[in-house]
Amino acid sequence: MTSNTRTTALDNNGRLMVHGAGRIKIVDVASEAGVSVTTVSHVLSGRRPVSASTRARVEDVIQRLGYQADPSARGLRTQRTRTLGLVVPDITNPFNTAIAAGMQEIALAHEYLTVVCEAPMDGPHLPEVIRQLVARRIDGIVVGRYGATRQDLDRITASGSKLVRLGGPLAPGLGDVVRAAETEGMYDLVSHLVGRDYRRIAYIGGAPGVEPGEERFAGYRKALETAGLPVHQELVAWTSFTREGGRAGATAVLNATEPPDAVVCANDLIAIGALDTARAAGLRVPDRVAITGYDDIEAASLVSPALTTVLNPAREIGRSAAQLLLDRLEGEDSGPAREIVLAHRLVPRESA
Amino acid sequence: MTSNTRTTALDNNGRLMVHGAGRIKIVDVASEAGVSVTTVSHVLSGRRPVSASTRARVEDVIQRLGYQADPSARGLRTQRTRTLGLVVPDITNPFNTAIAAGMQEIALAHEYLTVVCEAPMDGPHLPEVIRQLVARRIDGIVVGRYGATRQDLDRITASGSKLVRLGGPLAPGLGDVVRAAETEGMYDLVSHLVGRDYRRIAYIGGAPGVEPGEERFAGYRKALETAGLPVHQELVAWTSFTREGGRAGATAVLNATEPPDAVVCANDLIAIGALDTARAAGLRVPDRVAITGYDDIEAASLVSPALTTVLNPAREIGRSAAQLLLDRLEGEDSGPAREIVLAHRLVPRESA
DNA sequence: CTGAAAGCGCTTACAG
DNA sequence: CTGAAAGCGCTTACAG
Repeated sequence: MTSNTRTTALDNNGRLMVHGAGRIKIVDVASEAGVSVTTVSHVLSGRRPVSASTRARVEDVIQRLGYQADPSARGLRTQRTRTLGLVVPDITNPFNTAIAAGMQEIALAHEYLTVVCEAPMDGPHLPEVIRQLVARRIDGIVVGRYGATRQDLDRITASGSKLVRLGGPLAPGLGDVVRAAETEGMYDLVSHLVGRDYRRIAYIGGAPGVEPGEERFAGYRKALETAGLPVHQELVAWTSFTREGGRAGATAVLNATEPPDAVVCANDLIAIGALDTARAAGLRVPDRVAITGYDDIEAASLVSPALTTVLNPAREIGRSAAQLLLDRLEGEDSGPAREIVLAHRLVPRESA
Repeated sequence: MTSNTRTTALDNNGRLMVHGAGRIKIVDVASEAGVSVTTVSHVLSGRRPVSASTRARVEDVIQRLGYQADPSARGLRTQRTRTLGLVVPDITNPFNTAIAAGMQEIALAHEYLTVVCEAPMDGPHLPEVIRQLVARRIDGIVVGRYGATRQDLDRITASGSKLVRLGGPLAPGLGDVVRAAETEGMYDLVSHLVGRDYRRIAYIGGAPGVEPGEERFAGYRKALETAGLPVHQELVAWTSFTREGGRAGATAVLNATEPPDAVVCANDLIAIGALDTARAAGLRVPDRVAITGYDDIEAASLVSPALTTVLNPAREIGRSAAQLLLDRLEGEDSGPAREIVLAHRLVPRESA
């Protein structure tokens, strides 16, 4: 006790913790406050009543000594790391970082850390990254929109980690789902065009059948249908989610027998490519032809004319995913799988 | 021993680890291989010679059971978390994510995790984030370009964590430094303009005196000096690092008594704003006036005309920072503070 | 070349 | 309302 007190006084004295050697431990707090480590622990966790006066004294000492529980020691005991993981195909993609930012916002408030891992689409990166996260005992994992196999996902849930997927079907044993209302977003965008008297509305998609593209196309069809407008086969082009794809797709639809007065693109990059084609053909946008994007990447507002597009609520997706994970982790784990669908928001600019 | 073997067999059998309960531990490996946990540990770490046959047997069992050491247990013992941290003002900024990607690339290869934390410039976020990372016992921390105070940095080194700063002076006790050759990059860019016979070269800076801006301006001056060209006061405008700033700055310099034939901008956003102004004034770029950016953000290649700019080697910065940290962590810690300077790369496009 | 055992810093039954 | 002690899963002196 005496020796302990002296040590503590020394730490407290000497500008706190030199070289990690004098790091304050729970036992230092306990002896300084004249209680057991059990009590200090319970003051920290609130899992057992502690008399007001004892609590106050302990909290004061914690403050004064700047005590912070060692996460490794705590983790070893609790089998929890207080860490959330996000796996995405491309860590530099702004959507993905916005998702990460949203997760972090929620996680940090609960004293959880967030790690974001990149697992490129090509090659077998995903299983390896998942293996690493599981080995690290990450408490909850968010898996981005992917070709994640059933096996990959099972690996996560089998390890005891909680799982949230960003898209895909809701199914038991596959964790919770958070996704954006893609179909509705595109429906709103096309309806916006219809409301502005555009009638021959073309569509340039990315690869057909791929998840976000498929849903966006459905929104396009539904909006035309609602407006009593036909889907002209020659006004629909399938290409890739790139600027190059947009150029090619726009060339195709703009050369239709009866050209369109608007071109709806499956994402902003395609729309920027379509803008190139329109400019090269001397077609003024939006006077001669309207062009719209989707996602609202930074460049959408920087090109000229600025793109009318739909905002992808990425940050909100991240927030929701983290909250779902924390609910399973902190609250009761039970309850059926849940799905959260987030609304998109139309961003009208100059191009349509 | 018998009971242990049975347990192991069960785990091995039952589709490995159900609910984290049957997680394989070092003792399972040891009993299955018929050696002590000491030996398994040494096979893992390589810190003690193990006979070839024993090693082979143990490695086989590790493989077969899919053993992964528990990071909390290991961390508690070694006082290391095998985690690197990156602190940046804005987690959605592509530079910062590129830095994170570079760090992760190196870190993952050494079985380190990387966490990136956002601490906005405004308000007292930085001390709080640093506190969290230190409390988490993060082994090495990279602090982005900031108004980090001496006290903030001391807090990191005092805790025993290794520190790398991205910019700022090299000084003992402040960790290692990684930075890009900003001055040289701008020098090359302006020399490129001189080589293309531009002679009245204007400069639009962000806030004067701020770190990256200051160095870029120095490169501009040096290049003009080398070419025997004067720095015209009326051709230099100070504004903010935004598109709006670029518009205002361009309006100022383009309305000079004797207008410039080229406008060098301190970053890409400013250049995109300058492009707006030139377009509005009916000035063709680059025929009537050349415009250049700096950083090579995604939008730089998406605007029209595409921006001539300088690539910021962000990913490489991340790699170097992680390597520096790992050197201190894995090798000997000693040695004086080091600085790594990374070359920029000129990216000629249409605008100059 | 190998093993038995201490101990890292916590949390949590168990006991009062 | 509080405390003594076991134990989480590793690594590493110490010993042979």
